[in-house]
Amino acid sequence: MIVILLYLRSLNGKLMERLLQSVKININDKIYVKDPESSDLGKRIIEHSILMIHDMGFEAFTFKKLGVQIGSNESSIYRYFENKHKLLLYLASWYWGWLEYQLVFATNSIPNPEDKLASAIRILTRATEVDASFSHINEILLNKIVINEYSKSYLTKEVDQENKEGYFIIYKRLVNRIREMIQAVNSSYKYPASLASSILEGGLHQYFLIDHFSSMTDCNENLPPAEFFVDLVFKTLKKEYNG
Amino acid sequence: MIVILLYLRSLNGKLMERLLQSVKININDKIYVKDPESSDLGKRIIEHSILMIHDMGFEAFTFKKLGVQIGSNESSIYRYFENKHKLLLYLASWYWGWLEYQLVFATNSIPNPEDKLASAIRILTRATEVDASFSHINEILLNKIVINEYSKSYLTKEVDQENKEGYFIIYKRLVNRIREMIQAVNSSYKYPASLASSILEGGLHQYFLIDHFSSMTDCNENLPPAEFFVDLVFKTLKKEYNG
DNA sequence: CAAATATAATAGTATTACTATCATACCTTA
DNA sequence: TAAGGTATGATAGTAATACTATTATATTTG
Repeated sequence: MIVILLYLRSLNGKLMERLLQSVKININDKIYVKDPESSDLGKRIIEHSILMIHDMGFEAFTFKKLGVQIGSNESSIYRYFENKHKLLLYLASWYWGWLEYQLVFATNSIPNPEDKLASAIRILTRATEVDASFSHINEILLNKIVINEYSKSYLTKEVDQENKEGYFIIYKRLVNRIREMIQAVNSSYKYPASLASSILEGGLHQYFLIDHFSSMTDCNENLPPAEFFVDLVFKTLKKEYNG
Repeated sequence: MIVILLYLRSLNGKLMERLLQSVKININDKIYVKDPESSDLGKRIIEHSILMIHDMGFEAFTFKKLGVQIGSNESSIYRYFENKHKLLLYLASWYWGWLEYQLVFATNSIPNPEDKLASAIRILTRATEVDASFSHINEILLNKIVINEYSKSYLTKEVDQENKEGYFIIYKRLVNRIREMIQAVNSSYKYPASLASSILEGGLHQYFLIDHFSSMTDCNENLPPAEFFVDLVFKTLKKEYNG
């Protein structure tokens, strides 16, 4: 493991992509009825649900429409996911798991806590710009789906039950990783968890504002949210950072 | 107007409540078909929709159920609101308008920019704890509805059209007021709008985390989100604040 | 080749989110 | 007080949604 991580230290973009392709993101198996990675139909469900939710939005998306699109049957899709809510939980978990891999790989070998935190913030709040071509998954569109729909996956009456069943575990682990990095930079800071959750959730929100409410943000194509958050975090932790 | 505002400077809680009761919050009349404030049925629709959305969540809430609850007819409710999405927009606008009044009244007469900003942050990120008894509107429950449902009002495919029609104008005005206060404290800060939107949106989110994902926040009953945000903002603006 | 498994086809149900029409009650005002 | 307008209620109906159930047909595997 150590050998691999030392090796990864110098991975460039292309190598990283290939490595990510060979990694299977581990998702709580209570989220699905049958693992969509286990069959061709399952992969087509994932592939086209991403395209369709991005196109028409989560509300208008239905299993019936998805069935028509992939030339399959509504009832067959129900054998993979109980309902579209669970499918959204699956897509979100996949996305956060994918981000987590990038985070761990990119920051694991950085010894300096400030460099590590800055790098983490940039990875977590950057726009997904390359389709790493995880075969059937379009990460660029999935990133946009998470921006527009992720909140709906937890703003429900069932959230406590679903949390207990572990449906949000990857997201929580991600927040915890940032919290630890924040504490490594400033162990006396009082709000490391709140700051960590604000980075992830606020990152999504700033992208939404750029697209729909530009008067409520200073970010744009030339001034990405990542820079706002790096500035915010390091000023808050009272550490100058000129990285 | 100036006389009134000077007078308000020393308003205590009770007086404030009474004053708020006499103010009609101005909501874009495209949001409703018929003004619910204009009739008894309209007020019952608002009153019980707040109770029911709080109880069962926005997804399970329907006009049919509301009709049964208030002893009225589904079709009569449609004469006030096109659909439940518009009703949510109405409730949210009312809430933000109500908060805006509190903000303006409480901060207008504060001359010192730091005091003003700190006071604003506290007002905007505190939990609603007293029911000011705006007759039929329960502000405590409405605050909880906004925490749990507000994002759903703009995370839609219709957001740009609805924004054009002015459905989010009160919220945007609120964010703009904070932005101006931030700039008054530090005119060279690069991200006043992003910081302002983060306070409002992040404030709601931290309350959600307290209730459902306590591991992702440091806030709780003894350490309210307001303190996290005051600390965050003043450190970011590089001004010590000991108020 | 038989058995198990996956998928497809079809049908059916309760609910949702409306729209339309008509009846009735009440309130005003000439 | 009669006539007309407005608000609400009652009823019916529609298309779509979100499923469940059953049976049929492929496909894979042992």
